[in-house]
Amino acid sequence: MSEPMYRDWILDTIDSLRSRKARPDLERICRMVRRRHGSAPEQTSEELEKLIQEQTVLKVNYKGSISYRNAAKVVRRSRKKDDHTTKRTAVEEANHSDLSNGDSALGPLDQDETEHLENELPVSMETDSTMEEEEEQEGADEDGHEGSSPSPGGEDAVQGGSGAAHPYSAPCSPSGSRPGHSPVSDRPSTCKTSKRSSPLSPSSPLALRQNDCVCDSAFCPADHGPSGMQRNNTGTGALKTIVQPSGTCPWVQKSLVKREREDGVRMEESDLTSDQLVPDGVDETMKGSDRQPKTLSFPSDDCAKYKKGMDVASYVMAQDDVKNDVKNREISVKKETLRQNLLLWSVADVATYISAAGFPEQAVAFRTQEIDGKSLLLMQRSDVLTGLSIRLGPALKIYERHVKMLQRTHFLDEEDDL
DNA sequence: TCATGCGCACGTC
DNA sequence: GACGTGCGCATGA
Repeated sequence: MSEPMYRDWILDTIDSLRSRKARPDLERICRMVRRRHGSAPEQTSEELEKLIQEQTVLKVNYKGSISYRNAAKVVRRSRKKDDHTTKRTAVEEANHSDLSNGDSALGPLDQDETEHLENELPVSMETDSTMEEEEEQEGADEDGHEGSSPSPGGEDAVQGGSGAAHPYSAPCSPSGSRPGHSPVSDRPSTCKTSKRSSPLSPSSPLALRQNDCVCDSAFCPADHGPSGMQRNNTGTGALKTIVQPSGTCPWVQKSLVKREREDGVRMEESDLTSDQLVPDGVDETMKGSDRQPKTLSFPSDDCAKYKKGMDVASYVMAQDDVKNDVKNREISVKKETLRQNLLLWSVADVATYISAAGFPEQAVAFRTQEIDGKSLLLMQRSDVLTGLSIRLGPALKIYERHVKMLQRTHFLDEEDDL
């Protein structure tokens, strides 16, 4: 995750450059950020890469040169076509502002978005010679970044070895090509092939997401950029996504899937009990941490169902849980002693619990919002994710791993008592 | 020298 | 025709 500060700086810079009709390219962005904020170009470049991976910024090839786009604005433009999209724009803008903590780019790029863009923009990454040269130069940076750079590396680690291990990565790089590494002439066909290679129906939201992922720029940057804009061009106003942000971050992809599921497939959540929706990745580790059996015993069918759609939260948590195993153990003991009195938990108790769970920073938010045991029981996912003004990552973990678990445990206990 | 503003051309829808 | 984009030039600090 890039620094929010840098995100603002860079987005402001891009907007500023655009407003004065200057191409928002790396050089200008770095220069302006340095001038305005004194940030080193290298740092700016690095942060920019992160933003690209977060989909907050889109890197595109426009008229033969690299440009950077404010993803949110790109989205809005592409939505102006009909009433349906217009109506959604407001929501997206709201989402965007709500998610201005760095996940902003994810909001706008929902399924419709992706679908639209994907339809509109060839999933290719062909470049002209100009771009190729630029890519060659930036390539070192990007290659390092997307492949083994330490910067997104932290996230990569969370991504579970992202590249190689990612299920979608395989079809992603049939040629293992990268811009500048393969003949330009190869790209169109390669990309088309890649796009078609999706096992899912093109109309399937998941297919779209997976396509994004399949062409994960981290593994196959040349293969597409659904969320970004690409216009198959040969340097005449065509727009091509150079780095597919969504793709560079598998977990972002998962996040997108999650969002989309929340929007369109939310019924799953309503159809299933909260138990059934507990991320198996979490519970898998919970098993090893003295979790109460009842909190783990949900229908295997649903468990399997959930596994298929394992979202970013569970994915991340699965990674983190290994580290937090010991911590979870301690927490579970505390839970055991306190859960019966959950309704009696004070604000301080809740804050202490959250803090002990490894989220001291977020515990403050719980305290600030005066979340006591009763409130905790009433909290919904959105409350945790957005109502506390805490970062999405911790929020997801807190909700999936703790809030939901506590609620489930509490209500199951109540059922038992009946 | 550098940042900024903007006319204009081009491409897309 | 509206809109997005950015080149190229003029202007000001």
